[in-house]
Amino acid sequence: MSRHKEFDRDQALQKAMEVFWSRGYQAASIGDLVKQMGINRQSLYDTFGDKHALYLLALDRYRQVEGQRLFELLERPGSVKQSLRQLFDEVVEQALGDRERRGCFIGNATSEMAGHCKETASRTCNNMTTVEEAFHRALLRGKQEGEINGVRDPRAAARFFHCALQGLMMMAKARQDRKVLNDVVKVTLSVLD
Amino acid sequence: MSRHKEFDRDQALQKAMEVFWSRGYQAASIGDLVKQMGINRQSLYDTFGDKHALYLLALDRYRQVEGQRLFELLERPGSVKQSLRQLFDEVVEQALGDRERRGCFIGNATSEMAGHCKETASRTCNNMTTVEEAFHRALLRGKQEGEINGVRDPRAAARFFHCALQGLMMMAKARQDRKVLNDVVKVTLSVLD
DNA sequence: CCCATTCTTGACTATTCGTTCCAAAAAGCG
DNA sequence: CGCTTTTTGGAACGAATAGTCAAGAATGGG
Repeated sequence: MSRHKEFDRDQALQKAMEVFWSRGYQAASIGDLVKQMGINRQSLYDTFGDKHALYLLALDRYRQVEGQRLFELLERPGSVKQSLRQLFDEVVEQALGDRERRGCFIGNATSEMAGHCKETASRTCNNMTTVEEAFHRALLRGKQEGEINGVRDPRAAARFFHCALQGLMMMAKARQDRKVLNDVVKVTLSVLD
Repeated sequence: MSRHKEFDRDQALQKAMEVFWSRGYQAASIGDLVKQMGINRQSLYDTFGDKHALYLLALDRYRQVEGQRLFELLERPGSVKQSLRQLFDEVVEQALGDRERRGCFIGNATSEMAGHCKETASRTCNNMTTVEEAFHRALLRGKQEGEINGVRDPRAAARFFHCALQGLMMMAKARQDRKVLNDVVKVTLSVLD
């Protein structure tokens, strides 16, 4: 039939995601993307459409990967409290280890784009409900198993935990201070008791 | 000596702040700024330096105004719990009423700039400690006056409240849903009991 | 009134942006 | 091997960008 692509689509998309993640939409130029993705300009347009479409694909990829990670951690059998603690501790560790201070791609997208771009807005909104559901299921299980007693309204608590998670990642971007972040996690998890 | 400026510096800076607040740094063009500020291009450069300097001035203005509001509310004599509830309720109301979904300018600046711009980073970091201090003082007073009993570590709680505040404003940007935000506020304030 | 100083104006520059065009290269099929 | 189809590379496009320049207009001191 014809010639094959010389690059791996998923690998290129991964690179694009990293660029958008660390620079945001506006500050990431096509030149940056082409260079980091290791593909040609025209190939980028042929394969992914335009810059905006590529951004949405990168955002979707991030959502899928991070959503998977969150889902697996919270659905893991055993102590829900322990899973939640691990989740927040991992976020702190990741934030402290990221010298680029990229924060959360979804949070960045919400901040930069959600107010002006419908497609981004629908994705970040969709993500909120997904994460909320994951927390909700975990909290329900914790209550059923008698582990969690301090939570009266699991739905509200789920929303609260998502808020705390987003706030934590934003704070880490402003001040990479382990003590501060640990304090936040400590108080956040105290609502379970 | 010479001719006077035809425009009011503070008023122009206020307009610039609104532009940067709603569009961010990159997406706000000098053309936008000139139009919204109602002044001439050259006057902008003569008075404020360049785009980046103007951004920092706008950010400082926002910090000063919002900081003042927060400070006054939390230093107000009387119930600290009530002040905190009012603070969070007002944030919810403001977020729901903002059809542009601008969110928090400081949060936006943190997300967009803190990772790449030292000047912005130092400002957002500075802001974090200021807000933390305001919460801390209020919580200490609440404890002294015997109103707040659920808080063991006021420093950690202060950091937590700031985190919740930032998270709340970010969530509101993703999903303008009164019920969701009220749930978050409800659980957040529950750590006081 | 006149001159020095400052502010205003809009044209201008040089660069960078996202995107497209076109020719050359490569690969499968007969 | 040749022919078709697709990818690739780089040049080129117009629009938009941040910032500058020079000339004119206004102001206040002498």
